[in-house]
Amino acid sequence: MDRPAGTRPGPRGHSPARLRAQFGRLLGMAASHSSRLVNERLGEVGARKYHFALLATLDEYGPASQAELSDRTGIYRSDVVAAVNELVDGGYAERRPDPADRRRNVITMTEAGNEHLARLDRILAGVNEELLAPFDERERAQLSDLLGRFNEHMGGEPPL
Amino acid sequence: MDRPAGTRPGPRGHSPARLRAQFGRLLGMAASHSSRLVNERLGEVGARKYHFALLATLDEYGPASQAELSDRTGIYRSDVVAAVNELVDGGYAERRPDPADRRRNVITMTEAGNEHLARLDRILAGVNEELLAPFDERERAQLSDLLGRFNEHMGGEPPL
DNA sequence: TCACTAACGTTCGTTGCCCTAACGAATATA
DNA sequence: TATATTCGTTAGGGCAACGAACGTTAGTGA
Repeated sequence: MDRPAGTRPGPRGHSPARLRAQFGRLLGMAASHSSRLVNERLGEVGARKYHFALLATLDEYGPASQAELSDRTGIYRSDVVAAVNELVDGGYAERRPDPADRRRNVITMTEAGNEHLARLDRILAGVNEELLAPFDERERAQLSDLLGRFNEHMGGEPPL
Repeated sequence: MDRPAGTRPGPRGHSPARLRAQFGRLLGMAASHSSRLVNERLGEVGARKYHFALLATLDEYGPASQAELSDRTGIYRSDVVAAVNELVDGGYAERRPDPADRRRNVITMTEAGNEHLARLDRILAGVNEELLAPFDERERAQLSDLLGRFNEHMGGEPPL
């Protein structure tokens, strides 16, 4: 039986112990699962991670230049361009030249953007629940603590 | 100061709380750090994750067809083609038609492949140590347990 | 005032990983 | 024998992460 179209692969039997053992792989697997789910859910409303990151940043800090958005989200400036384009195309944000510094654009969230962000927030909260379903409160706290410390150890927050 | 070429971005200040809070993001960040390190280190010897996965599988199960490799590693068959090409080009594996079933190729690890695998093993062990540096034994066990259960909950092992 | 430097937005391109579709050749099954 | 399935392969799309280069604008120091 060939793999039916649309079916993910993944070890049928058991994968080599050497693969299983690597911590990096454990992390990679978890992240793979997680981001698959996130992308699926966000994709259903035509969004992706970058959109959420940018909108959440705009919501929290107010209008900002693209460089500021890049610094705050960790998204590369070149990628901010594209993502902002998409937000603008969707009517979720506006891009205007900064009169005070004509090198810059000022990105502002629109009302539709606000609603969109709320929607994405709900979606991600659901995903979060789904991801953490098997864990009780104590374990969730443990996991957050460990991952938080891990990230700190690895030199702060990475891109996106 | 523009970002010097070659410098990663990443929030200079603090990123929005909303971003920090998402478990998915926590995971994503961790995985991002981890895979960056893995890729860097493997890249130094011209390797990548797929190479290790395939070689480790060949080592553990012996010669196999590409379909078997795909099943065991979770790498898509189309990607197995490319990765095996690279291993063959590097002299780490051989691809021969299977006389018993002429649809198949038999992939065999060479002696150089064995040495290469040992090298990758060492590299990844080092990376593992580096990643887990901030944690004591108890915490490492916790993390492995939690991530393991997480992955199980998410439906077994994902594609590599 | 005139360089020079730095920041900003943008375009273009690359790589890795994930994933799908389709095809010819070979084999298995009905 | 007719049909279905498997295998390797090619081609391609999508997203995230990343770098190089460029024109434009602003600040800084001589």
